[in-house]
Amino acid sequence: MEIGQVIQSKFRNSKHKAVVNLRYTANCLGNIQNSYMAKFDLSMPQFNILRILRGAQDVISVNAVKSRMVEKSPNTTRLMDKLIDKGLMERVRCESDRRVVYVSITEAGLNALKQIDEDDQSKLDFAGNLTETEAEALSDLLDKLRG
Amino acid sequence: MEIGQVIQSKFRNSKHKAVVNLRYTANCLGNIQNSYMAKFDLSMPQFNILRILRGAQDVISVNAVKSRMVEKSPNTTRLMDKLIDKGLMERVRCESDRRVVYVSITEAGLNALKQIDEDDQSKLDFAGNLTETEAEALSDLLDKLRG
DNA sequence: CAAAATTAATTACCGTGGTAATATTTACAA
DNA sequence: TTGTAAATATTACCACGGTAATTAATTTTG
Repeated sequence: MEIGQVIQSKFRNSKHKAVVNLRYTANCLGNIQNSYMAKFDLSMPQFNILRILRGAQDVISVNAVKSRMVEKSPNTTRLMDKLIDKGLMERVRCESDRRVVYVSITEAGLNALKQIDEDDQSKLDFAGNLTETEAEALSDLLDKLRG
Repeated sequence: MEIGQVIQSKFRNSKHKAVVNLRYTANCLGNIQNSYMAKFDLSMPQFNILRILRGAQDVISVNAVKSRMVEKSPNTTRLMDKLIDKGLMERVRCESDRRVVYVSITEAGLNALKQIDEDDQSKLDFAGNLTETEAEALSDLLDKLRG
């Protein structure tokens, strides 16, 4: 459905329309992703953290995880709290620099990821109606928008 | 900055990249908008509700407001609670259908909007680095993405 | 070397958003 | 008509996200 119909409004200009459309579409994607992840008892940001940890191959500082995330807020700590409660990751104090906390994924965490790997993840990067070329064009426009 | 640099990662394909980029960009825009609105002691969704109410010219049901918003959740009620606390809008029970609650903007609400009108709103639909044509193309891609 | 600035992580307090359940009222239908 | 379904708004409970303040440790610098 075209965005103007969705919110039953008109727009001042194409930029205004694009900005509203952007937020609406991001919201839709977020909802699709979260509802998909729900059956694994994970939220999307939690899943992201686990993937980052697996990708790191080794222990990694909280800061390093944060730098790979879309949101750079203290949320990372809180999300990790929940993952640790679930036994999917763990913290280790760094001895050489005692400000730093290292984190790593546990066996249970790897298993959880494996389970998702084996599932159909097409909903996670759902942009199904775009071709690869269009997806590339979209990314370029977004990069340019942010400046 | 290009999205791959922002989150220091590579992507499986262009679709994956576009989806991550989309959420990241929407997030950036939201932050810009909220920080702009902060000086008026309003959040962006609160501001949206006030604009919808002003645009309605008359009392309007909560449902009608909801249908013009990006998020269709019970949040509308909660946002309205806050606006009413601030004296910017009010509720009136509909007498013909007692399930319905009408809402309308107050004088104070109109004044608040007027104050914002007179300010430089360029941050609100910040997509400054896009041309109108590009903004149009972006909207089209987003519409197609959602299907 | 000691005080100040910086860095890493966390916490507190605020905000929004989502699903599900609820109360109330109305419409429908056997 | 009467019981059931549907619609409207709200509430409860959960989640994430942001800014600012805090704690602890390290680095810088005067």
